[in-house]
Amino acid sequence: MFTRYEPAEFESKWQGLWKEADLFRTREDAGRPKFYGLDFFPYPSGAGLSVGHCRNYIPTDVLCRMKFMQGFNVLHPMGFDAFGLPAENEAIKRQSHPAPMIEKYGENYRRQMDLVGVGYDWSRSFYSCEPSYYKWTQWIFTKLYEKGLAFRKSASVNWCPKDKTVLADEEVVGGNCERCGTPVEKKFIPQWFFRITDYAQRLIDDLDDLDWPEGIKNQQRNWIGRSDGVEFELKITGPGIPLKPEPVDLSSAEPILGPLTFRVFTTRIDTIFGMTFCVLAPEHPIVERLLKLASDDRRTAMTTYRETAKALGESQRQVEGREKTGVDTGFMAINPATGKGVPLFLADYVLTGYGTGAIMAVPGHDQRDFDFAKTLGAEVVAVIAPTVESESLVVGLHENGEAFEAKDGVLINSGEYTGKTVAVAQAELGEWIEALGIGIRKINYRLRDWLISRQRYWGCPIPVIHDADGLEELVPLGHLPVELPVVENYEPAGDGTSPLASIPEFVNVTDSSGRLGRRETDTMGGFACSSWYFLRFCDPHNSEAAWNPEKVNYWMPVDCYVGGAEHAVMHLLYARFWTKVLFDLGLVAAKEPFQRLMNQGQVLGNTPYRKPTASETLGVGEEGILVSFEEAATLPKEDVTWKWVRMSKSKGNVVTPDEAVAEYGADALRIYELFVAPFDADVQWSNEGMQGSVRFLSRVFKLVSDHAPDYDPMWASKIGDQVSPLRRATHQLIKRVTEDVERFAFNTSIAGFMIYLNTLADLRAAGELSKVEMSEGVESMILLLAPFAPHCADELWAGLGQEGFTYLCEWPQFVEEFTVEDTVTIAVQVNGKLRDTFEVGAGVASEELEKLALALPKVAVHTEGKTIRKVIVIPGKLVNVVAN
RNA sequence: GCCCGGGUGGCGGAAUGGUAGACGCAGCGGACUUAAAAUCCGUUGCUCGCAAGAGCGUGCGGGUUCGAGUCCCGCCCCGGGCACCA
Repeated sequence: MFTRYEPAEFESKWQGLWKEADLFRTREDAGRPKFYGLDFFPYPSGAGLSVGHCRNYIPTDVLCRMKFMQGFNVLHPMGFDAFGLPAENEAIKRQSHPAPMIEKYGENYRRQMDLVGVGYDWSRSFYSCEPSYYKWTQWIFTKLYEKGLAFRKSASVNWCPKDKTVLADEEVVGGNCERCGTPVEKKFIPQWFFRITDYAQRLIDDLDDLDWPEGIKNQQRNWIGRSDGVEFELKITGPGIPLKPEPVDLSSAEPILGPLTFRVFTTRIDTIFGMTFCVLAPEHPIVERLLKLASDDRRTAMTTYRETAKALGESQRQVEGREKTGVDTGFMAINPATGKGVPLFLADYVLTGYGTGAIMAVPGHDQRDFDFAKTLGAEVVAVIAPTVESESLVVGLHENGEAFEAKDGVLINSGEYTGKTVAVAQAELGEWIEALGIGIRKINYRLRDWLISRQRYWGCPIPVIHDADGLEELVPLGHLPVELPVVENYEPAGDGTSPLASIPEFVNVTDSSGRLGRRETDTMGGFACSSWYFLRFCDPHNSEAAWNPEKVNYWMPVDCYVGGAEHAVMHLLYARFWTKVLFDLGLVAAKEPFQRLMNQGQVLGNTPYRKPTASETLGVGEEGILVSFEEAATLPKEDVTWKWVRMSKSKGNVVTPDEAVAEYGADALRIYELFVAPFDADVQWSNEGMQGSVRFLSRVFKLVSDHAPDYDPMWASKIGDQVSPLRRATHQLIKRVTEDVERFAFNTSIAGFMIYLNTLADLRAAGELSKVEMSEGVESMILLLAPFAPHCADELWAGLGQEGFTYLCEWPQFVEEFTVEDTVTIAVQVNGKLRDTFEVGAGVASEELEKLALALPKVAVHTEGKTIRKVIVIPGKLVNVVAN
């Protein structure tokens, strides 16, 4: 056997043997617990995998391999997220069709995953663009439709003029297309939506029971954005508008007729006495009616303002630090608390899409309203202060240009509510407004419905027919899938229609009554496909149904889901939503798809930048001009700055697993990525670090080859229950590795192996090691190493003369009492400062420890001239002498 | 502005309120070698000291405690997310 790590000699051999033995085929043996380990569904890009991607797949593989050895039925599948814009754009660029292209890329991913020894069950793999898969994506669409959760409406939507498609809210970042950075435009066209807003509260509530990183849960809560407040009605008065005396029922959906009113939503009903004006969004529907009643010059001003706002577009209206603008309508709104009329403005800082599109403005206690009041010259009143007496403090703030937004003060200048705390006033004023009949307490969510349709070719067709009467019909299950036609030319038209619309053979269909209908030509965004793939993996080749419920209910939920934190909102929220809908339909038993979620850190590559020349300017946030490694080598040293940035093709700093495996071996790569930092931390790729893991594996080979001649496979029947330092080290290692893998502390697991090697070297230097105990040690170590370095483990296992694969062996068990040290080092402190230590047998009583400690000369030195007040003894740990 | 993370040696990082710096990288010294690489052994927080030892040390300032990297309060800095959401 090898006396050092020679990966080229055996890695591909074992990969071949695993494949031949179909080692990773999912087992569903009765009587075993199940474990479902899953990685995020990857889109296979043409660039292939980098060592950064491996940081996702290797840890999951370690956990799944351990679980299998522990006796679990393990489901560890992998497939490809093939539909969507990235694939289509790439195919257009290459002037090819996306289908064969994506398959080729997927095969390359698979080859690379096999290369690093990840144990996927490839028999369950699929591409989301296969008709046998998307048939069921369409089927789930029909289920959503039947429940009223999929619907079509005309909407002002985000339109990317470069990608020529609409985008979901989540795909718009800072007013630009997330993918290509083009400023997003607004378009008013019919679109398909999923009614995720119906599930807003459940999507918040059920986060509590998930074992997810708190940060991700928080991001989801923020995205859903629950606000508890009051929605109420305000009357408008002004030239020619009589006041409406009777209250209005807000809970009814009836449009309010007669005299003009509008509704506002506020989370700060406690500040209502400070409402000194109101603001309508320029698009607010009531503006049309106000225009008719307004005086000529007001009407002109309002119309102009509305046109300007429209021309600016959403993203420009929301740029940071933009000066507030608005126009006075000349009408008044009646403050229901004071009975006074306050000015009513039109201003684009009020958003159409949130709440009612109108607000009560309280400039004293809202910075935005304050800024507006300063610009337009509206009154500012202080109604909240830290105490009843401290009004001057709040007024001082106002003079300083700041609103007082605190929520822990008391009310002032608020009639009978003066002196009450904010919390009390919110409750009482909420009741008051409900009793008055002009409003209700209400919860608003920031979350909008999920825009799913895309005017693009490469996506799952929406299974709907518009019949001869223009009504929607679902394509029945028997006619699914609606197959994407294979065509030469699929480039987006850019006029808001899908390229499918220009394919008559696709568009023209007969409806259910045999008349000519028109097929829906939009496709679904890629997030639809990835919202249920984890269910399909449970029963991937079922042609009769999306899945067999028994299989899905056996495997679901995913026990451990691993992927990058960048999908914190979109994919994870959508998948949760679909799962809940399917749960409500009785189609799955799990109400949440992913019980435990883990986000791996990124791998950063050292990347050279140079200073810009006089004619070059840097973009926002850029610190230099990116240069290639070759160019950096030619520049003077002081002109190049190196930065650690995420590996990406565009940065030219990618290290591929192919390179790393060729140079160092797959197991060295695995060990490096697991050891170099905690799982969730970013790491800086380093060749020295890779050398370190090569050295570690070589030491393992050396140890095993040294002891192989003495190895006794029957050690278990001979070893008895004696504990020696060697045996203690072995059982400590088993305990450590087992527990650390469970908590994703792979770095300390590997430190455990290193400590074990060091301990063994020390013990060997100190004397002869028992062959039986050494057999236990070597065998356990190899099996423990199997999930981390599976090729090495199998090679070493064979080196011991064992048959078969470590994967099929039982995970070593530790005996807790064997792990306990028989002597302990007691720390001796005087007044909390370490002064000495001493060795003592484990389990020595506190009184004895105190006596031993007080007898130490160093304790005497530091307590000299002082009185001992107290002695604190922590058995097995420390003695602290308190003296003064 | 709001919400999350995170600040520990030259570097990556360990530490259920109980000996801070495990383990690794890099460095230094040594062995082997004609030499180098590889490997092995030793050493390495900082300051003072020949040494024994002492003092200081987990972003900063307070606090709780016999004892704080860890808990509490107030700041600073870095990374990420959200952001005119009323």
